[in-house]
Amino acid sequence: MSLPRVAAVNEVRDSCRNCRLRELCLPDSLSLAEVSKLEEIVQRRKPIARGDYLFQSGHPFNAIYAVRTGSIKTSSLLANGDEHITGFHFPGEVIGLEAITSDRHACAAIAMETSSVCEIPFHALEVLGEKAPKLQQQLVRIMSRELVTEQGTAQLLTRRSAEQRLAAILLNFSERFVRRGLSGNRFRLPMSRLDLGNYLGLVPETMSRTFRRLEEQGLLDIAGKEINIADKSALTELAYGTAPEATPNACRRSG
Amino acid sequence: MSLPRVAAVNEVRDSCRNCRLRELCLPDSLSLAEVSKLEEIVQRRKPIARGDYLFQSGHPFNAIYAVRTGSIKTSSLLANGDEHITGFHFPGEVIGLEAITSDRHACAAIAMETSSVCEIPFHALEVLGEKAPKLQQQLVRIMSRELVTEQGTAQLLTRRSAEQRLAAILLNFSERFVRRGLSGNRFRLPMSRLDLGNYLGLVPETMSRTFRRLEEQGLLDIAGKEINIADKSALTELAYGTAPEATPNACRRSG
DNA sequence: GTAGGATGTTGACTTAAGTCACGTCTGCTC
DNA sequence: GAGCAGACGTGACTTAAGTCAACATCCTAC
Repeated sequence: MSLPRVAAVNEVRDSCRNCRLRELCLPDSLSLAEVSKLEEIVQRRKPIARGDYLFQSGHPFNAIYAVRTGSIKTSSLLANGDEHITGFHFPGEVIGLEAITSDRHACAAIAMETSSVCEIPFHALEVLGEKAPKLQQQLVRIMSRELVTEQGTAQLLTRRSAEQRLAAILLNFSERFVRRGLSGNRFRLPMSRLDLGNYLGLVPETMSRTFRRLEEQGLLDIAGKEINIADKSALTELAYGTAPEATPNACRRSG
Repeated sequence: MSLPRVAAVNEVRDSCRNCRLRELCLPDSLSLAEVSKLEEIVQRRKPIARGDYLFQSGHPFNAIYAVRTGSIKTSSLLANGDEHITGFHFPGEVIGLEAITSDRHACAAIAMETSSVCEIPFHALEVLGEKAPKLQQQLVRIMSRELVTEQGTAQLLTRRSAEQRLAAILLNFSERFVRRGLSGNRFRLPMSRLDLGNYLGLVPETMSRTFRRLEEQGLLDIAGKEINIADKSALTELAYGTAPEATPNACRRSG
């Protein structure tokens, strides 16, 4: 099933210090010394093929992961057997933090395309944190950011129409692509409509119709998974009500 | 507007060391020395009257809070002017963590009844954490727990009927009351139906009808805000599908 | 103890999204 | 490059929850 490709040599050699994603997963400036201590424990794993698990729900928790390339979805199994996708994760984002509290992964992480990650063994990180408190503090900040993201997700799902949910998630992806220096207007969705619908609480038929309606309104151009945001301010207006340039996510920035 | 009552003397004298809630906000066993260091920075605030703000959205972030008595709701203002309630918080639970990342509160915290909190100045906590890494590690664990809770909330709101949402939140409250040593079957909801509906993404009319339907089905007895869970296993079955004693929240415990 | 607002309830009607059924497209595998 | 499975799209119909409007009840302040 898995057919890991060989990573480009320079990709493997990349260190945290000169990682292009550094400002995403380590936004505050740690000292060089602190970053290189972190580097010593970080492991670069072989790329994961599309559909493969990075970890599974219920498995023991050993490490957190920073996405380097590709994209990862996390999903959890509901008691009735349904799967629920809890998030999509792009380069520079950290996954596995929800497992710290119980020592077991609460969700499964699955690659949506060939992806690579940095593995950060958690025990080693804690030991390191005892000597380098800034590192531990940085972890707390990253977790706080995740908390804000999750609250944003909950809001996305509360009393919003299908059009609003889709508009909001596309703008959210757009923002995250911009943060990585990519185009915020033209991008490729790495997930199926089924997965996106699952995340948004919408059935695939509704997803299809909603995409079409947004296209008919001239807000998007759609060609399969390629999305072009044709009218960003109208899309924002649709997603968040009355305030086009107000906070894209009421809980995401407020100051 | 606010009319703070004088706290009972022994309530004020309570320290973290012998706090009845200790195992809730500090579940791992820190050493006595560590707990007493924490005690030195914790401040006990005057009780907050019903409807008063503990902090407001957009205000500078200075401290996190542990609820001691009463109950607190957190809410954020959406761009379109609507208010969205992001959570309900009971004694032993910690609030304000989402503000660490941005140095501003992303939500407002409002007392639902006369409540008291421990205020933990965050800067002092970080400084202390540099000397007592266990404390910092405990904070990370608490935040991880919050992350799991938030993911549970998102699941609650995704593709579940009004009956399932209400059943699930009542069971969730029940669990949290049990953790505090209270009855899990008979309790008083501190929030209005309007607030509960806001949190669940349901309109007050639907809340009212849904409560009635659950009562008609013999799952609950309702007298205003007093709730009696009459048939817990049927309620669980309703909330989570097929598995009465399986995981009450797919993402909350999985091992 | 009463007035008045907030909170909660009920019924009739509307509507957005789900369901079912079917057809088409796309991208793998052999 | 044929064949197949999964993903995607469309239409007809159903239904759960929202909306609107009216009324009841509970608090709180005076």
